[in-house]
Amino acid sequence: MASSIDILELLQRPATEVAPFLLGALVRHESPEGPVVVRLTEVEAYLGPKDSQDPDPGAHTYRGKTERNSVMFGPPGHLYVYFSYGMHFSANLVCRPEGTSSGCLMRAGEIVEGLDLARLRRPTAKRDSELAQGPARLAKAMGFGREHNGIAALGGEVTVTLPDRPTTAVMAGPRVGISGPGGTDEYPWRFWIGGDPTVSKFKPGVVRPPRRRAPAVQKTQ
DNA sequence: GGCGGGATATTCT
DNA sequence: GAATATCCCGCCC
Repeated sequence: MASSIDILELLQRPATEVAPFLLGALVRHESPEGPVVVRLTEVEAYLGPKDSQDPDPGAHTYRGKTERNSVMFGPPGHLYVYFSYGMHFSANLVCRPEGTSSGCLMRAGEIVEGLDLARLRRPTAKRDSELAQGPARLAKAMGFGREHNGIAALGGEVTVTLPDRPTTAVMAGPRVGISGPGGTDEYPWRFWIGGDPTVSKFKPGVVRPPRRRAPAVQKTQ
């Protein structure tokens, strides 16, 4: 099943353009314990200093190359896995040619294969929709850790496959967990699939649609 | 279901 | 020393 869009060609472009096309994409990880596949429902774009005239203050690479973020400056189609808050891993797909530093953070998704293994890795999840509901949860359910930083993501242990058709119900809004200028809607670079139950519940700027008071009687199962 | 706080390593000031 | 591209748990509606 060849996708209508060539992924390597797509990944040459800035993360802000790539991100919407990653919605619905399948990320497969063949670990020694077994395979787990996630269908991405939420991603965030980050641009490096050279990827835009308007630098992205929210990006890890905003102040240039460091030991931690060096993979982001490498070739596209690789994983940038970083460790934060002293306990969590999160995974990005590197975009743009070598020397630049764009990337898409995989924020949430639906586990479509390897449910048992994902449940084992995420024992605190109460429901399957929570298995990869959030960047650190997704990384944990997929088994991504320090050892996956810099590995190829287009074949081998990890493979990303674009959906046959681009997702239509694309929503966009401010990014999450970023204080200061980078988090405002000047940078509406978080993309998600509208209405999907696996999209993360972000606190900041919680734009909950006004909950309509339901008639007390009806309960459609 | 919605808050507040704690945990904890790496990075940069 | 402070901040962090977060999650979990306990407590309170």
